[in-house]
Amino acid sequence: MSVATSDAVRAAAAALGYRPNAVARSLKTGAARAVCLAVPDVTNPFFGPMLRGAGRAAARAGYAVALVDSENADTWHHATVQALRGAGTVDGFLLFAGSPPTRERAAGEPIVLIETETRGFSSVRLDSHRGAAAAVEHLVALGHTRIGHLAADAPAEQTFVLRGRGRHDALADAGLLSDARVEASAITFAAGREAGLRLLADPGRPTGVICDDDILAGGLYLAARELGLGIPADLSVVGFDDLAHAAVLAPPLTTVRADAGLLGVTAFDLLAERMADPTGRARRVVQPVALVERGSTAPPRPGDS
Amino acid sequence: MSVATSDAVRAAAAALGYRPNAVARSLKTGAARAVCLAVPDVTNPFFGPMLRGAGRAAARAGYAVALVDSENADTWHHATVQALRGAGTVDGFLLFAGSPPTRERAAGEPIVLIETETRGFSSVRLDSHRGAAAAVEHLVALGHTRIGHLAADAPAEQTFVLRGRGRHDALADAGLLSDARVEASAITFAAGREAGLRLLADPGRPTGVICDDDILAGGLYLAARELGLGIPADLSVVGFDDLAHAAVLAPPLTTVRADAGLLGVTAFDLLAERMADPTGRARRVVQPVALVERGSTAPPRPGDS
DNA sequence: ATGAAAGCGCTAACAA
DNA sequence: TTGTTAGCGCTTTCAT
Repeated sequence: MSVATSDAVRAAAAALGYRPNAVARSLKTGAARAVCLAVPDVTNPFFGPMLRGAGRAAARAGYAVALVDSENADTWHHATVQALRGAGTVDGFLLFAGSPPTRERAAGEPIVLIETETRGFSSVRLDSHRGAAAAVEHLVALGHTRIGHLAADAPAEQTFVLRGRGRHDALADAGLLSDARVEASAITFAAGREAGLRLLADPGRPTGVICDDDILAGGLYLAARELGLGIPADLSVVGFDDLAHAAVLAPPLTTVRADAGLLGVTAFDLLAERMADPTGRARRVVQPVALVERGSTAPPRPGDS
Repeated sequence: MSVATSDAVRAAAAALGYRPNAVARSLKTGAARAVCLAVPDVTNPFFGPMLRGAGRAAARAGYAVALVDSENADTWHHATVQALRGAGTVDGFLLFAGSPPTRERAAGEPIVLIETETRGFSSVRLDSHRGAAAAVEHLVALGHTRIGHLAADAPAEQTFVLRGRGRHDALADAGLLSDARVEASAITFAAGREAGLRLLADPGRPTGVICDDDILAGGLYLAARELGLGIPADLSVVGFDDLAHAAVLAPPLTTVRADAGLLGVTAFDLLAERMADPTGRARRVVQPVALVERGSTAPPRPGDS
């Protein structure tokens, strides 16, 4: 067939508004060219960049990504996967945190885990242990001895146990473990404020606090303001994630930067690998994080350490 | 067939791990039970709640929603719709802002517009005119006469022209039009800060500023802080949207609250209506907004109005 | 090189 | 009521 003919056909097709039916194609080929990304809370600004990263990587490979918001209901997370599995609408899953599926239930399904790790699955996660440790080391270097922890109220999430352990280990190294206090909170400004109020209640309160998340840190700012405590004069705070709002807090928040976009890209690439070779070995990647020092940390008041 | 038999079959199906293939079903029935929601910037925290609202409404009706991030590229927005149209993967579209498709190109496709309106399409939008007017009326009531506007750099977006007109009309009503100054900015803290610096540059600067968006307002806080201007002592600011971070700014931001979640719910419901009856009349709904007064607005300094 | 036909897994219409 | 069959729109294989 000549090039001219083919062009003519193409033009005619365009003129008639012909579009290949992707559903029919999927049925025939068994591939949907789409993946599902399940997150626990679309409302958390951490996920915007992550979704964008995953979306870009997917687009590059000719895939679409469908976002599922499990609204913090772990069962939902699984229900969705269950519903979509084998239905042919997606070719694989990107699962953010939540309890990982058991190996057998996931049999044969390409799945990559984000911010969790389990045997048999490919995964990407942040080096949260290191991040949290770096945060307390920073406070220790400034001279703080009473270091508190505003923790996420999600003891089952690996990423948060890692942060807890990072704090614990760094504190132990510094011989400061006994003076640590921790309060747990849901990840909202309001809940963070309340937990912050508890953490800062009495005079023996910490002079430095590391937070599992910048949202919690925002809540702590609220609590400190209410108690008339200046940051960083009376209280040093370090966050985690480096969300957009970290820079707009007063003072700007010292935090542990996590590259959410890269997390998304890497997760998709890992999934592409699995989809291409379902029998291959699972891979685990750990992504570095970095402390970025801004204005919310300083040495404690002379008499106050 | 007896109930017992049917149960037995069901049990057997479950045991064998049978799941109906949704793709085959879609091909047969011509319905994908999914809709596409296209937004210009997933990274903007406004969309989290909106997506959640749309997702909930969709789930209730047995639909899934696929999120598409057009990354502020209007052409992309259209490319996506184009790509998905007729492909059978989605049954309808929820389009956030961007230039609306022409009537003929959208022929027969169920589409609802969010934050835009055009003939022939169902749509939901905020009453942004009223919101912006309420914001300036609030400043006028406090005694401000030099009222500035930190505008979104998106002159083509209906929602922002509405805000501009709301400000304009309210200012005209108060006879304060001549003293108005406006600066445009991309919707990021960094860009907002720069535009804010321009707005506050010289001594004839506004004593009150309304912002098209809370992110812009955050940028303005940065600019004011840099210039040593106290909020609200030297500068009153009012935002728009009531994003989560509004409450964590210091001082907490007076802003125009928009219910993003409801926007999502309404948009989906409108779409469901269109999908059920494609020939029906298009409907336009306008959603009220409300000024919420917090700490960022106060009367101007005595000598300064 | 081109064309015909089978079939992916369902559902809906029809026959028995 | 129960069972059978055609066909959704593609891709792929096979025969011409």
